[in-house]
Amino acid sequence: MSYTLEDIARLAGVSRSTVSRVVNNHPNVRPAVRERVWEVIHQVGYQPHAAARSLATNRTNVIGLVIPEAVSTLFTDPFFSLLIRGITDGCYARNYHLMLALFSTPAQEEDLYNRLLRSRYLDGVVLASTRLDDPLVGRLLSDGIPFVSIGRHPDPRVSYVDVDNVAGARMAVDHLIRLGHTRIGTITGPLNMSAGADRLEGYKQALQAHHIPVDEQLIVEGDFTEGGGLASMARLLSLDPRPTAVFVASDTMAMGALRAVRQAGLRVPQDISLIGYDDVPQAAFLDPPLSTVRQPIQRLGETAAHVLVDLITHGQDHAQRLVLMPELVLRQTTARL
Amino acid sequence: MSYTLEDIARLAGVSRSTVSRVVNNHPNVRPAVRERVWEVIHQVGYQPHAAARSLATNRTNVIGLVIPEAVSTLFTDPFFSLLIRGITDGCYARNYHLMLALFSTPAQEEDLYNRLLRSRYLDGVVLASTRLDDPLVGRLLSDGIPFVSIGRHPDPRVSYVDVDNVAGARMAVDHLIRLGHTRIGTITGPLNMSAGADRLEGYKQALQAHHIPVDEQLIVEGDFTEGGGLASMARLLSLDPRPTAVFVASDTMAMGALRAVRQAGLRVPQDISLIGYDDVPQAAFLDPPLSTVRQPIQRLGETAAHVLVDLITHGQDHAQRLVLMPELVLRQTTARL
DNA sequence: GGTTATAATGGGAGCGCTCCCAACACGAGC
DNA sequence: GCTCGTGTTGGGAGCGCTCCCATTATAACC
Repeated sequence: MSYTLEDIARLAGVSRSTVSRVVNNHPNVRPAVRERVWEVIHQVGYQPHAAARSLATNRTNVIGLVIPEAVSTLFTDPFFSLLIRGITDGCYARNYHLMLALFSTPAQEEDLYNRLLRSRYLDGVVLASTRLDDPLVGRLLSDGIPFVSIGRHPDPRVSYVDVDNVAGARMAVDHLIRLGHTRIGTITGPLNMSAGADRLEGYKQALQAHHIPVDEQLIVEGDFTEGGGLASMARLLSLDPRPTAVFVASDTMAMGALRAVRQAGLRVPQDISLIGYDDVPQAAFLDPPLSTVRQPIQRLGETAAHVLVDLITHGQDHAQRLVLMPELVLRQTTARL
Repeated sequence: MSYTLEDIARLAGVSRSTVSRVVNNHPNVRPAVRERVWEVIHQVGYQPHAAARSLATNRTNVIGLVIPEAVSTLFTDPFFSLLIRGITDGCYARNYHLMLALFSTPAQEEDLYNRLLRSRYLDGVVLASTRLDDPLVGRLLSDGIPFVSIGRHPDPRVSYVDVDNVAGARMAVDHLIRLGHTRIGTITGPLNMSAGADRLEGYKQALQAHHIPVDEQLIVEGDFTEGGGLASMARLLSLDPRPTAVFVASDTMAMGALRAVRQAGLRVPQDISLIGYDDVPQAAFLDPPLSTVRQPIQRLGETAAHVLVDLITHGQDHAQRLVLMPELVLRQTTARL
């Protein structure tokens, strides 16, 4: 048994419209009346019916977090947990809720896109770590669905929130250079993701700034997974001469890399320095504790939620772009050559 | 610009009702008509308006995953990522969607409970890893909201899906005993969570079955976090004589424990055997690869979603209880004494 | 105290769907 | 050829809100 606006109106001796005005904080209600209505509302525990409201306003107050099929295998990475926590906090602060759209297969992506987006369950979506050429972007654009991308996107119509990956990578590699390393390898992320491409760009910029030639042999493309990090590191270690330091484009890959080093009978940081990226909670608990580039992941999610809600409420005439700054966190996997 | 039922009806030369019947797969529509209607629907890309449907049916086809404030700090544990993936898969298979309710603070929990549950955004809720005495359970029960708990709950009205934690722990400790260990410690989970309490119970049962006395000194309560695992392990290692094997009630804590062992200058498994619980994706990549008890976490989530949807559609007259079986995964952190 | 301007209130219409019931078509059966 | 019965179709009502507009109460001013 639950109450409707009309019930509250009757109980408070006013009209449906007045109760609606009270609930929605419209002015033009006499304070005495307002108070009496609130009293009744609290007493019976009235809550407006979300669907009825949506039907009338054409707003659901729900946004979605879309994790494209292409990156869904990365979902267990703590990056996503932190991102989700940030997004939910951002949502709650703006009276919004978060729906999850985790696409595991291309067929699911197709099916769910229609079911979820076109049926207006959602007012907008946060698009997580998409590939640069993901067709989802074009689709959202042409369907006119407000969205924010986590990570830079070249299309000028796309709003995004990102952390400066070029700068972050540059900071990490700069630091390795300051420690005397010159033969520095890197394990990149997938290069069709902006995070992957940008961190590689930062790596190259740092080397060039110090007039160290970029050696393509020292660049191995990884996939942001632990297993990928292990395999890529093994390849770098087989080089002769092997690198004395490696910039790994994610902490998760760095965990694999750490293991590859150990398997090869070498020590971090005595034989080889390692620096990761993300500063996930585990990083401080690795052995040895991982030096890394801290991304404000939670704030990234929170910001994305705010930007999206602004886009929804104030219209999306021009794209919003926000870039946060990363920060170097030095622990014990980096040492002087 | 988007179409309504009425638009489709006009375009197909039938009535609103007939289109509705087609969309909802009701019988009693002539095949020729049905086909013609589908054709129009596909051609213009019609999707029923979710809110309108909800208002008429009193169903949203959305369920929530509630992560109570009390366990929200554990959210970065890969356990939750896997659980979420399972739940979403279960939802999609049943034409449902998943909303996230991640409560970070008690105030948020209070506020969101009303906003989300009472306003009928959700048809039901999956309650994640709650404490045994969580007031949320009583509240959902008295509000008549269908829900499924992840993890056993004593109240006979509560439906739950669980993995047999007593059996899992027994398997792990049995194995340590078979390897010749008799001085076996354990780092438990929080004992006010069924997973924590049950795994401790399994530990005790295994010892008793082999007539090994339970030594309270060897039981340290942990909190399912990495840092907690490290601290608890340090305490066990300071014992004299120290245990030769430890059953750690989660892989995440085991990562911390592994590090504590290393900090103490000891080796796993030569000096001390370790066995974890969960088999999270990282477990195989630890150094050395972690022996553990595999929980079918994804299937747990999937099953929970199915049970919940059944509860929603077929009524919740009697509680559903399902218990899945764990499985021992032996890697390289356990060795003969 | 009468006239405006403005604030406060009530009620109708409509959002897009489902569900129910009435109406109709058509073949079967006598 | 009439009556059933079953299969098929259409339209009204209603889900619980918001929004607009008409109406009435109140304040402001000379």
